[in-house]
Amino acid sequence: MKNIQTVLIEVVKKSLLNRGLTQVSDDEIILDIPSDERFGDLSTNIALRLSKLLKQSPREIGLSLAGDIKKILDEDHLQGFIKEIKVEGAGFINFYFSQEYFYSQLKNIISNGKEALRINLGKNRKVLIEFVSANPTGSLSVAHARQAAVGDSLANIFDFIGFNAKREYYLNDEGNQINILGNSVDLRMKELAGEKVEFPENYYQGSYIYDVAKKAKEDNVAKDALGDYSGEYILDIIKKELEDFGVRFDYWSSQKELTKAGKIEQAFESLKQKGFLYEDGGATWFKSTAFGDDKDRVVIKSDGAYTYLAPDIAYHEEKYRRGFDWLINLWGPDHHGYINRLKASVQAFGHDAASLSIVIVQLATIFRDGTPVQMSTRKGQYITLREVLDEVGKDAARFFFLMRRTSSHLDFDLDVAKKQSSENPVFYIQYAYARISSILRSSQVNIDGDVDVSLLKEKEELALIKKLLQFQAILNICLATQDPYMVTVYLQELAESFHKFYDLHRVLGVGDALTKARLALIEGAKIVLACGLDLLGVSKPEKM
RNA sequence: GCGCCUGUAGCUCAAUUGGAUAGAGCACUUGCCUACGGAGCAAGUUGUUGCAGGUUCGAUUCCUGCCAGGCGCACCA
Repeated sequence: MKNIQTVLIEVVKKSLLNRGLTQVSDDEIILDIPSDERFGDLSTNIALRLSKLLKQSPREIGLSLAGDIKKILDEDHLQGFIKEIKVEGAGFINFYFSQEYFYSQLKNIISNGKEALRINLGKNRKVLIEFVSANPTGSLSVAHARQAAVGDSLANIFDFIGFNAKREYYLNDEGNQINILGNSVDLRMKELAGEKVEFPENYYQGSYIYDVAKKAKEDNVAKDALGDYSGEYILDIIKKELEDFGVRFDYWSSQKELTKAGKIEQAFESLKQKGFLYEDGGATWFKSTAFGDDKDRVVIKSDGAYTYLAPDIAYHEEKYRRGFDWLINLWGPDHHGYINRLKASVQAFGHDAASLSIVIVQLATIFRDGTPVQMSTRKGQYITLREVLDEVGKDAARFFFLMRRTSSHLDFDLDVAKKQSSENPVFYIQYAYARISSILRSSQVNIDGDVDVSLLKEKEELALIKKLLQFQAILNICLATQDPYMVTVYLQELAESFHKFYDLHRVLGVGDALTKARLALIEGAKIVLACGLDLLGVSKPEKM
């Protein structure tokens, strides 16, 4: 069944074409859910937009367009789903759906389950979402944790709306950081052996370095192999942390292997041929200014070593070669200055700048007892994903990291995340789910084909159905913003609609026909809640 | 100095990406349990959207300037 929103957009477009208004592009026809339900179920501002072009008042245009639209709806036999079309306010055309429409959609959800909620927006496009990608030099921090939650949920959502999404972790497993890691472990080994050592400030200070050192000693690791050895040791820890957080990557991409396969030279050869590399002062520069960067960037230093950008250029070209046509990278805010040069590099290879999206994931501040928990990465004192997991559990952790717009700072209150009350949105939503499950368990009635959902006439019942049907619009926003956070807002609203209904109306013992109808309603709510929670990676408890 | 982000109710945040009377939660006050899970529901109070201009039928949203806070500005990674 086609989404009514898409159908109506086509109808509006048709009405414009009938008047020869071909200059209006598809994305200018917008159908919104009005903020106030007095303004209908869907609304378009097209008459206001056309006012200038047509030199007519928006109301006049609205009235005449509304007339055309009614005719088209008659021809297309869609009249049954639209109760009314009104021109209101400055000239908004507002569509009011019939109850039959809502009932038919509810039945659709109950008979097809989750599948009824799918929309194919992605057309199976291959999208690669790269996130976390932390150096294997220590446990994951809360900053990585937020990226992990956002990236994983985003991939879930993209898969659900018809993309072919893959999760990728880029492993910076060679170079300076790994050398420093190896040296740090080496020093700690000496220290454990009783030697007096001077431990430099830029070395890794965390106590876990001692653990690595002990293990390395047992395994008799040679000094020049310590970097790789320690990297692998710590990577295992990271993998376990991510697994416990419910995040599973499709690919672990290694920089070491990229280098070994000669991909950097290959990429540079190609850039050279295109004329985007030049030498100056003994260094090799990438002409990123050709694509809007502030200045050109060094890729090979005068001492012959690559800069950080060099493998990244090759790595991203490699992503395209692997067949992905949309790349999404989640980065911390400290990398925003890096966006232009990387975008320049993909353009240098002939890719559209829009095919690489960089999502900046802002930091989270952890609060305990009402005060921010101080952190200092240098001293190795930072809150880890592991600590948050141990303290509040996977469900609350994932939900809380997603609860604000990804581009906004986030205050994560550990005390609230642990609470089992309506103050804690995770429990509020899960409680709705558990309540529904409980009713369904105690019901003796089967919901079969002959449910008469048109018995659902109460205000709270209709409000709940309407809320269910907004789910797809929310997924649309997630796609447009590349941000899963709207799902968290929506689920809270959905849970609220259910709790309100529950409080005023009984499901069981109100007569077979009505009980059946209400069971169908809460079954529908359960399906949508389940779907939303799955996308966020939060569990769905039948009992709490 | 340059660039990016943020500034909305006492606090934490929304506002469907330019729409109609700027809304929720927390906190505070007051009601609702012999029935499906009260871990819930209902009612009440809270605003110069940092400031000043501009564009528009319409601005919290876009543009310019200023103020305040955060972050970033390497032949580091």
